[in-house]
This record gives sequence, C-alpha cells and structure tokens, in this order.
Amino acid sequence: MVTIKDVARHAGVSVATVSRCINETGYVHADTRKKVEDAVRALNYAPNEVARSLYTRKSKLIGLLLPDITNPYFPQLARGVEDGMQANEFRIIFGNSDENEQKEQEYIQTFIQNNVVGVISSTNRPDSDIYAKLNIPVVFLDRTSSDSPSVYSDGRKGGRLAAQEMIARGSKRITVLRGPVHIRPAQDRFQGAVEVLEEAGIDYNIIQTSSFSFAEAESWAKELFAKHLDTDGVIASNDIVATAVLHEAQRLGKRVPEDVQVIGFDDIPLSSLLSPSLSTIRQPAYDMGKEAALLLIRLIEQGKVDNRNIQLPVSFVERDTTRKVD
Amino acid sequence: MVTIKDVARHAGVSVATVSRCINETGYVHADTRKKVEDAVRALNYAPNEVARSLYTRKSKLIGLLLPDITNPYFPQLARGVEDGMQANEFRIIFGNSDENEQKEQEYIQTFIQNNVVGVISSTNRPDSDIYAKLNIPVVFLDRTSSDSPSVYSDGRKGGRLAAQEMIARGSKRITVLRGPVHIRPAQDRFQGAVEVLEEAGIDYNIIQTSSFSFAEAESWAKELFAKHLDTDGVIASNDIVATAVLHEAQRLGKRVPEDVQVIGFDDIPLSSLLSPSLSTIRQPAYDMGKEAALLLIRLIEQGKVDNRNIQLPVSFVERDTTRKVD
DNA sequence: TTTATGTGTGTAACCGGTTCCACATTTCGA
DNA sequence: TCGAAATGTGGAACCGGTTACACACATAAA
Repeated sequence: MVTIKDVARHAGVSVATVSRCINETGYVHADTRKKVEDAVRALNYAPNEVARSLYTRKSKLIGLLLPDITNPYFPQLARGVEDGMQANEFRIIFGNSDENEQKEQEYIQTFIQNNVVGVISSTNRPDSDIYAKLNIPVVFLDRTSSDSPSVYSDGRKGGRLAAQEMIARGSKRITVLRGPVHIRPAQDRFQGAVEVLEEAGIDYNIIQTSSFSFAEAESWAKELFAKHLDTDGVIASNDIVATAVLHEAQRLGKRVPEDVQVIGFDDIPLSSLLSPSLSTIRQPAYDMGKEAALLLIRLIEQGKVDNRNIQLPVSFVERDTTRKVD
Repeated sequence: MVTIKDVARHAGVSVATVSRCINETGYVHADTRKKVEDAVRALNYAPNEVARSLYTRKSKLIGLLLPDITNPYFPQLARGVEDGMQANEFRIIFGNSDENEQKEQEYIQTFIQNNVVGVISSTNRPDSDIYAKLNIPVVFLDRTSSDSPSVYSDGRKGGRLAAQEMIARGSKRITVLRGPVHIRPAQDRFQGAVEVLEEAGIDYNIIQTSSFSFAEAESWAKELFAKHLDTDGVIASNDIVATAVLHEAQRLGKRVPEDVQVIGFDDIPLSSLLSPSLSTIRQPAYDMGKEAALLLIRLIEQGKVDNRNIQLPVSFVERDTTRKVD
C-alpha cells in the first residue's frame, strides 16, 4: 500500500505538505504543489480513509437502515439515497432491520464504531433513545418524527385520495385493508381512507393485516373475499397486498374493475405491468430517498437546516383496476 | 466518546491489558478480567473499529457491488449476502454500478480506502484488472469467472429447461427474447434455449433486448407481437420482460396460456402474484447471495478454499402461463 | 537450589493520516 | 529602510486502538 510518506519521499517534501496539498488547506507553493501532484499520480496514491477518519473523527460513510430490501418499495428508496450520496462522494453502510429493535440497535452501534457521519433510517421507533443518544445527524425516511429531520409522504392524504377516487368511481361496499399497526405510514393511510368513507357515509369493512410480506399477502386476500365476497372496492395497504387481492379476485372469477375495483399504495414498478395494470396512490420513493440523502448531507455539512421535515406529494395513478369517469 | 483509556483508568489497569482482555489474546488474570469487564459495562464501551482497522489493516467491512438494486432480482441477492454477513458480524458497504465501468472503479477504489476485507461483485468484467489488482478476496456473484471464486446458477441449463418445457407443452412457433449481449448469464440462457430449439427442429424467432429495465420491457413486448403476432410461446430473458410480454399479450386479447405460453427467468417474488401467475425458471437468488457471503468469509478467514466455484441449481416453476401436461 | 517455563502486566512503538506550532522567507505598507 | 503581515515548509503530537518487548513473579523440573 502506498502511503502519504511514500508520496512525500517521492516529491522530496514532508508529509505535512502533502497533506496540505491534497486537502487544499494552508499554503502550498505552486511549484511544490506540482511536485506533489506528480508524485501522487506516479505512485497512484489514494489516501487511507481509515487513518483520516481516526484523526478527524469524521468519514465519508453514512449508515442506511431499512426494514427489508426485499420488499419492492425499499429498493427505490435505497437507490434514491445511494444516488444522492454517490453524487456527494459519500458511501453507504447498509443494513436490514426487519423492524427488529435488537438488529436496529446492533447496526446503529456498528455504524458508530465505524465513524459514520450520519444515519438514514426507516424505523418504527424514531423516538427511541437509540436515536436520541446519537450525536450525529439522523434523517428518518418514510417515517415521521415531530422534532427530528424526516422525509416522508402524506399518508393520510393518500388514504383520503384512494377513498375519494374509489367512491367517485362508484364502489358502494368497500373493504379497507389496514396495514400493520406498528407502521405509522400504514396507519395514516388507513386513517385517511376511513375518514373519507365515514364522511361520505359509505358502507365499509376492515381487514387487519400484520405485515407487507408476499407470502402473507395471499392469505389476507383470501380472507378478504371469504369474509366479504360481495365487496366491490378494495383499498389495499400497499401494492403487494393489492396485487394479491387482484390475483385472488381473478381466481374467483371476478372482473376487475367491473365487479370490484382495487387501489394500491406506493406505485412499485411492477404495478404498471400487471393485468389489468394497477391503479394506485403513488409515493415518489426514489425522490424521497434522494431528498433524504441531500437533507442529511446538509445537516452534516451545515450543522443545522431550516426545512428539516420534507413532505413529498402523493398522487393518484389511474390505471386499469379502477373504472373510468368522465 | 469513551475510549480504551477510559476503560483502563476505570479498571485500574493499562490499555494493553484491556485490549488483551476484549480480544481474548494473551494472558489475563481472572480477577483482572472481571475488573475490565465491569469497566466496559459501566462505561458502555465499544471499541473504535476505525482505530482497530488502522493498525491491523483489517476491518469487519466488505464491499458489495450490484448493477442496480432497483431491478427486482437483486434485492434477493443483496438480502442473502446481508444475512450471511450479518450472522458473522460483517457489515456491508453497498454500491450500484449501473454496469458502468467508471462507477465500478470508483466504488472499488473507495472500498479499498476504507479497508474492506473482501468484495462481492456482480460485474460484467470479472477479468478486468480492477479486480485482478486487488489483494483482498473477491467473489463474483451471478457471474462466472473461470479462475476466480464465484457463485452462480446454470444459465445454459435454465435456458434448455425453458425450451424443453415449452416444447413439451406444445408451442410450435417460439420467440426467444435475447437479453443484453454484455451480460453473460443472459447469453447463457439464450444459448441453452436455442440449442434445444435447434435440436428439436422447432421454428423460432429472436428478439434482441438491451437491458432489463421496466421502462423498456414494455416496448420490447410490443415489438415482439408486432413482428411475430402468431407466436405461440415466448421464452423471456427474465421475469420483468416476461411480465411485460404477458401484459402486452393480454392487451392484444390473447389468451395465456392457450394462445401463447410464456416462461420467464429468475422467479422474482411478484411472479407468483401475476394473473395468470408466471411460469418461470427459478434461480435461488437469496441462497446465491448467502453462499457468496459464506464463501467470501471462508476466503477471508482461511485464505484459500477448495470449492471456489459454487453453482446452484435452476428449476422449472410451473404456474399458469404454461399449459398443463399429464 | 538452580534453571527453565508459564503467567500476568505495563511501556512504548506503530498504523497513516491531520494539524498545531515554530521557524524561515517573501511581500508590502509606512 | 524597517517592521508587520503573508506565505511556505517541516517536526512532532495526536487520533484510539494492537502488539512487541521487557520485566516480575509463580511454578515445575532437574
């Protein structure tokens, strides 16, 4: 490994000068600078970030904690974060928390041990003292926290939108799938939808679900039609569940959207490729990830920031699981 | 931040003793050990991995480079890697390469600067000197390299399987979607399928594609039916493309599988949720990721390993886009 | 009893950078 | 022309660990 000493020797200067040169701090004479730059090139030198980090107590690393990258909503977020970070030369240490406090704790611990300069987390416990104790900036992604920086979309409005669009398209006996109770955005959506249904005096049922997993989605879809065979509109807690509902409806010989309309949530990439393609409430996941990255970078570099809670808009994406209106 | 010195002071011993104690190297008297352990607990001490890494030139970090986490095949791989690493207390620095040599180079560079002890990469250039020059172990994932450690599945066999199953189910005018030429596994699949079609003397067409992206998948599906409207069997290069084909076929009023059969590749999670659910050639992506992690760990800890090229089996998953045989 | 060996502990060098400080030289305003 | 300020450079301390080495003491073998 070529070190700063090798460069110094090659250039005939001290390590201090090399350091000042590559960091552009302090005075360096133009001629000296040239010698150093030549040496760097000749030896193909890249500074050891570990040594740097030890002294400065900083790094170019941030920690990213997501519940489960296998859930198709999260890759979008992750990619947004990554692109935002990559453009600013930060690197990401990544972990899946499985919404498990212990794992979350462990990851945060090792993030700190590796001198990360910031953390982005999609946690259900933003107010846990795991985070309160950290003395580096944290951005909560897809999760709200009143007084911590966060990037999220308006779940309640999304839920309202879903219900409004479904009512406008004529469903009378609506079933709302209520997502996992411990996941805040899921509850917001649910809340929003129920509000609108109540306001409109529409008949509705609730099916409780407890995860967003593929495997279980199918069983809730079955439960839904077993309990409410005559439902003519389903507001799903996310696109995976919506897909399972669609699948089950078709298996039962129902026509979508004629017999039953379905609206999902998230707008994951495959939604548009289903048959019929899935109408859904879109969250701009990629943008959310990117905003989170940029917000975190601002917090890291400027210490504090005015707009610390960024809410991105949701929108109704009309596809083929809902009927057309004029 | 609490350092080893604080622990030493609190326990009334030297830092060397604390170090020996927490690393379980050298002699430590039982009484002393207790004092140190108490101090560690009392101060809630966790060693600074950066300082450790600087001296030992090692770390508990590995680099993971995937083309694009947004492609639904990769989260599975990533998750497998993560679980394998997590269980052995390694952490992952993650990057998306976009199959772009420059980005790949940059990531590998920063991996090294951060003292990672190993790399897992899904690259199209396993033989590039980016990797040859590294003096830490590298495992190629989902990519083959004759003389480097790798974990992959048998693409050619998968392609053969797809063609065989399709022929066995009566398709006569088959269209094979050929994946991007620079992606080795895609070409293996294609090769395998074409071999079988040739051997069987079946009429077939080829549609060339150049990426696995969602956006473009739809246009290839359109192109496919525009050129070969009468095709009665499509072997897709992966499940995304297969989904787009399915979607387009249905849009054109074709019945699947009666009028046209479709076989995908990968078995991404959503495949089973499509309507009709997608028959596909399954690659055990999660297991591949996990195997890659374990192989890399063996390489890191033992220096070398006998079985460095791990091939995992592919299998035909029969669902509803293919006809039933007795 | 002597000597070798095993056990237990502390001091200090080291990893590869960054930065404080001292010192030398140059530039510039009065 | 002189003193102050600006410019340029190197030595050495420092970041928080690990480990080589020296040394003290206990135990066992000769």
